[in-house]
Amino acid sequence: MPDGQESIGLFKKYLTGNNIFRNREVLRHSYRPQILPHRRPQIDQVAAILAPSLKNETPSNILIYGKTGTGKTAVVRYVGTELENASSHMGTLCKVVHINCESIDTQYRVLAQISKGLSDDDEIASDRARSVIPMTGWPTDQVYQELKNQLEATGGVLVIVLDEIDKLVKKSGDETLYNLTRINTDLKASKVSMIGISNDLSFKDFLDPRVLSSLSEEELVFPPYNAPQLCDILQQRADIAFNDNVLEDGVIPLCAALAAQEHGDARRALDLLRVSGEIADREENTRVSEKHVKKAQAKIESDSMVECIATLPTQSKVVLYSMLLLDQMDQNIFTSGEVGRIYKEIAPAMDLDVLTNRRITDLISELNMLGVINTRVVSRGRYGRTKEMWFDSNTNKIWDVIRSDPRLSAHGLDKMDIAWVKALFR
DNA sequence: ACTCCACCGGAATACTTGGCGT
DNA sequence: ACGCCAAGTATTCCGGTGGAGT
Repeated sequence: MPDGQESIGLFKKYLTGNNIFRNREVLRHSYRPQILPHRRPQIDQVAAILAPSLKNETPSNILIYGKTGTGKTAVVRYVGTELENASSHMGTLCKVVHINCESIDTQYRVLAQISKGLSDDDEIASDRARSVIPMTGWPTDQVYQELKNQLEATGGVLVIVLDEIDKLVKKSGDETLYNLTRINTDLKASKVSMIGISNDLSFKDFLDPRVLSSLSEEELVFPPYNAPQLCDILQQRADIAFNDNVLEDGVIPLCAALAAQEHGDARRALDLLRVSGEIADREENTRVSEKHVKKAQAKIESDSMVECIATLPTQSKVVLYSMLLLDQMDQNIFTSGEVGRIYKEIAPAMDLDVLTNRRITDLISELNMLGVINTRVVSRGRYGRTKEMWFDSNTNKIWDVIRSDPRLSAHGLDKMDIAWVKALFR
């Protein structure tokens, strides 16, 4: 058993080598800054709509759209806590419950979560009316009844924030929303208002028109950030996150520019900055330079590529493997016909169903869609029409991922090497 | 039990240009 | 020299099937 000295020594160099970060947590998605740059108009709009609740009136329901990383959740959370603060100063009762529908995605769990949020930090209720809805078991209408009782018992205005509401609608339909929009008619002493947050504009199509009109009494659209705005956001966080003078001048503008040409996604920009810092830190540099940002960009891209390939269905991986083999041979460009021929040799050796060409071309275009390969249809006159494809990033990572798939490697994938392919073509 | 969706293959049709017939 | 043909898939349309969810 190693003594304490040795155990500490193992980690020591990683702990002391930290010249870059002062507080890395600030760069994470979960961090909520005190100030939200360039979102003043949105904050004011939301505040204006919610303001009536301080006079114990029901605010309009709001539907908020915007791409990922445009500050929707941050703005709503910010206004929400401000509203709760203001209400406690003014002696009115306003409460905000935030629900992320990505994880809470059934009607039952949404209701239970609302109920839980109601009684959570409410000291008055916790004394007597802490009737907690069990995580499962009750019929839905009983849950509704219980929720109404709780609302009536506490009174005041409740604002329900349904984050990623499109996920909820997709998974369990609009029944939940329908019920929630109607709940006000059954309440006397209390009022309920809803805020829906979505990054998918098309989710309205799945909604009952009545629900939609009720839910979207007010609609807000959050525009993406442009590069200068992203600069401000990054600068604000970098001041806290990094030690003084470790960022070279071009770093933040470059992160902002790269993220802006993507989607104006602030999360993406923060990731870029954080990973840049991590790389510089690991390389034991004292400053973060644009070089590190470039590396960070490549790393993030390659990580998502690896992630993407790893989750591919087995058949797609076999198709991809066929292409890798072709790529290893002299030709960097290959046709769907060649891929198909190799695939048809590999697949049976893997105990897999052999798909037809029809299906393979689908998988190929899917791979193209995902950006793993590039394709181009060409007509070769007498020699027919085909699709050419090629890799444009280096294939080592892809090799690694494919080889690490247990179902493939179990069948001796590595036996099918280049010589094997060449023999195939005779 | 029933619906929905992802996956699959067959048949028909589309596409394009090098080669071949004239 | 000119124009039509044919190769070889791509692409579209559609219908079947098994499994997951309700």
